[in-house]
Amino acid sequence: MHFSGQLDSWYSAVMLETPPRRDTREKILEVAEAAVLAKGFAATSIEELIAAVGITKSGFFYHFKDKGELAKAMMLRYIAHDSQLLDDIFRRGDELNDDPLHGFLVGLKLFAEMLGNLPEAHPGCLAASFCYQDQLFNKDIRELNKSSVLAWRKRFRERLELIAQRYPPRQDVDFEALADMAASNVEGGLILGRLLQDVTILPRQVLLYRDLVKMTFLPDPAR
Amino acid sequence: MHFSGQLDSWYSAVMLETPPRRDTREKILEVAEAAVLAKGFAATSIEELIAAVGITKSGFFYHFKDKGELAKAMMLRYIAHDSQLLDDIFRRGDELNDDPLHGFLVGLKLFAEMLGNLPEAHPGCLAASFCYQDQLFNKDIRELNKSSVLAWRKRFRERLELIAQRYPPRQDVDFEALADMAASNVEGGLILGRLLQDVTILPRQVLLYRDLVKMTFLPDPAR
DNA sequence: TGTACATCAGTGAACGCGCGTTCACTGATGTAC
DNA sequence: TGTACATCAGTGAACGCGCGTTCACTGATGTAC
Repeated sequence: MHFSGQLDSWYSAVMLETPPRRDTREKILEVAEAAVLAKGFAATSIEELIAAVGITKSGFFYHFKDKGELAKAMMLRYIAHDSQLLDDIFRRGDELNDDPLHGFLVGLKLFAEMLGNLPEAHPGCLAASFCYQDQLFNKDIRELNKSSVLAWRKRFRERLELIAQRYPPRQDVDFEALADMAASNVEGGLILGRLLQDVTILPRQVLLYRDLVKMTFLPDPAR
Repeated sequence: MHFSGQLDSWYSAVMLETPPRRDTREKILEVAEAAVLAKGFAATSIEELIAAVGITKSGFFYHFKDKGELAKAMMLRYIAHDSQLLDDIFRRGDELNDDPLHGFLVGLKLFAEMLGNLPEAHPGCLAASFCYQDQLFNKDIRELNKSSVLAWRKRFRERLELIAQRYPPRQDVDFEALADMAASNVEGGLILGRLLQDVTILPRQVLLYRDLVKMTFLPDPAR
């Protein structure tokens, strides 16, 4: 998951070697993401986007041949930002600690911290938004969205298996489910955080997930 | 969370002492829920609802003064079904076991089982759907939605505190977060299940949550 | 028991507005020779 | 160095369709006396 707005200038410097003339397109995508997370895709009109960006409707259609192509571009952008963000956070976790378990636990702590300091009032996940409107989109976009979840699964599953080599866990751990819970937990935390308008919920959920991972691989010292 | 379609005849017998002439209204709400979970509220047209139910547009406006009132009625219906479902499941868990922890664990197992046997291909949660479109709704509806999450929090928090009296947990457990995780975990599991089109994801997430609760209160016998 | 009236659960036709999309056009910048 | 042409990044006006909403009306059932 990436969280709109946050670190965007950093991203555009690192990820996109964007020729300056694509600024408008990027701006459309940025505004569109915020609008879609607030009202959904169908209720987000091209009219409001161009008003916010300051171009005409025809200008919009120069960049996207139709509204569906906007959706696809939004998803692609979101996925790229998302994976970049996770790479970055967990790389830093590993830099601080070269044991796979403890590096992961540090990464999760950094992750929780970052989620607690998001500048937006109500962060959200575009994948979740799209999944509750998926009849609006073509197979292309649905596949993209699916792949974004599978990327999370792969990322966390590989890490968990690496950890399991050094810390043989209790019997019968469902690694796939535990890997999926990383994404699931963030999705759920975002929803609760939005509904209750409480930004502390999401980071605390991530820390609970961290506890679960810890308890799964480490004997509890308190017992 | 309630899951549209499932057990509906049972519900309408138990919960609603519905005079038969309100059948049409109920049918509209039922059809609307499925449509909204598939495409979102804005993209769900009154036209398609009346086509599915078999009335005219004016018939619709006899039951709901405008589209916003439909949304509110959907939310109310959803919340009622939802709490009824949870009451039922966890009451049965406690009937099978009068220890608060083990009754809860049985309830969670029953819950996971039920979620694995839902008749729908892609179950979803109306609260989650609405929260990603909340700019469409008035404060009334947003408050309703908020209250539905608070009901989950209260329900699970009370249970966890009851358990803690008999099973003093490790230090520093965030009970509120652990209570919220019940809802969060279901929300996340629903999203992943939808995105990957895999109905096993949700029940497995619930069982992982069950593991977390168990490990929090019970010393691990394997260690 | 019959009649008058009220309510319930709708029908049918019309409305205006906003939306996504199209099309012919344009002025500034880049490239070939 | 100048000229011809191509591409980029848009503009402006018009379109038709579908949507939510309104309004006057109706036939069947329920209730009062």
